[in-house]
Amino acid sequence: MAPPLYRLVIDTIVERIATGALQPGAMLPSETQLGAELGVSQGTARKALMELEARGLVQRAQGRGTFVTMRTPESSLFHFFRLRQPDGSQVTPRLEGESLRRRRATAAESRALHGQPEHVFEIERLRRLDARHLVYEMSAVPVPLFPGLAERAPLPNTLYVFYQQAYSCIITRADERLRAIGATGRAAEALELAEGTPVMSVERLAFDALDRAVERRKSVFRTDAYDYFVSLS
Amino acid sequence: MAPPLYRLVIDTIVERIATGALQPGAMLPSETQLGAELGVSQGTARKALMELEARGLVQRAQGRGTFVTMRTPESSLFHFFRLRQPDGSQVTPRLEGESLRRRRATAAESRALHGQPEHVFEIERLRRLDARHLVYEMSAVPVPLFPGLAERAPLPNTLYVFYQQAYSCIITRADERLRAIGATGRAAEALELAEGTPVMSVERLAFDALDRAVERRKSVFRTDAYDYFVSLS
DNA sequence: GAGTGGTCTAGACCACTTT
DNA sequence: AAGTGGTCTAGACCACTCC
Repeated sequence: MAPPLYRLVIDTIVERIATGALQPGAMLPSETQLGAELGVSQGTARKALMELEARGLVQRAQGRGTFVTMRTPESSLFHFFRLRQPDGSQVTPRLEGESLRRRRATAAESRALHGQPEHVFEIERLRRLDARHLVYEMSAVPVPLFPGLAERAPLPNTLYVFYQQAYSCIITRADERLRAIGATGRAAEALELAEGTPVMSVERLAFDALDRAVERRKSVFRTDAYDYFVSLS
Repeated sequence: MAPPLYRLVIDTIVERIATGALQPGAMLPSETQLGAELGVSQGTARKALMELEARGLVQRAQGRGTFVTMRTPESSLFHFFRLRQPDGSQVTPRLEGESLRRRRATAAESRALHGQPEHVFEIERLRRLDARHLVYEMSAVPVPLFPGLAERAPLPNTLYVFYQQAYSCIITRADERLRAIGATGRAAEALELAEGTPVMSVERLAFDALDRAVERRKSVFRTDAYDYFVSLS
């Protein structure tokens, strides 16, 4: 089966974004130009651009044009940091501590991540809001996909903005597994909680524009004052 | 601003589904017929049907036609019961106990639910998998939207299938707030857990095809052997 | 005013399902 | 063979943004 023409258009644009040929914030060709360039009609180019917008890779605005999505700290937090005030309003935690190192991937990490990497960069972080410690996070990313990451410490507050700006790697979606557990060991210590205090354990696998699993993150949240907010559809 | 024509088509179909004029599983008119009936082109009717499919209200299949989504226990569990095996496979719990009564709505329920109802039906349920108690659920639905619900006990295993079949009320999405808490009181007793054992508290607000908040559900999950699985995008 | 995306049309052909 | 949705085109006009 020959793939439909709009698929070819989509793949072309995705590739340009993933290779950095189209930078974050850059304006794409108009529907008409893109169609002419790739030998399809304006309507077909349009269909491809609409699909890319639905995936979150580009943003379109009537009268302005189509632009490669630029993650800002705000949009990144809104999409991927799910803790909310009881009234539903966003919270913006501060970064408190960070440690970064290169190490061998665990078996589970190697299995889950793209390219079955032997080594990962581990980014350990602690975030607080006001006087309270909120989250303990441990992210692992494949060394081959993020060359030289260790030399860039300290990393900015929002990792997904950094991945995009430094590596043209746009996180588009993530799967999460949640559990209620009793705080233990390093997490309990970091969050300054008694062992056994109920906390939310979140195991996240994040995917990029090419649908590759590029980050595995284990977080431990305090949910005594905030809610973990999700939408099902 | 005049609404676009495809919006009128969408609203027409949504209304027919919500009133029961189009029953679950019923076949819709073809793109051409629908366009002729409503005085728009086939392409505009098509756009409306695509949008309705994206919302989950209809399902389309090449060569067969377009059909009103029929919730089955399987599809309902898959979409709205988020507990999964550690390997990601679905679990299908059994209904263990149920109690149903009419009572005054709490202030929070009245505020959250459509029509600010004074009274709700409360459906209390306990589910187990194999030997283990898994979930304690308490659902509240507005009395005005579900007339005569109390006389229909015992209710089937999956409430959302029942809402659709008995009341033409299709749940299309839900917002959830999650917390890790220590099990207390009735929930601890029902789940046969010691007080303080970490469990997942889930507060859900479910919306129908008209985007009305029609159910408020508080659940308590054991997550010692299973994961609560969510997707972010 | 020029350029962009948003809506809408009319028509064509293809791929698939059903009878 | 008939009927359905899926793809694709060419063209039109509108609404909006920016210069």
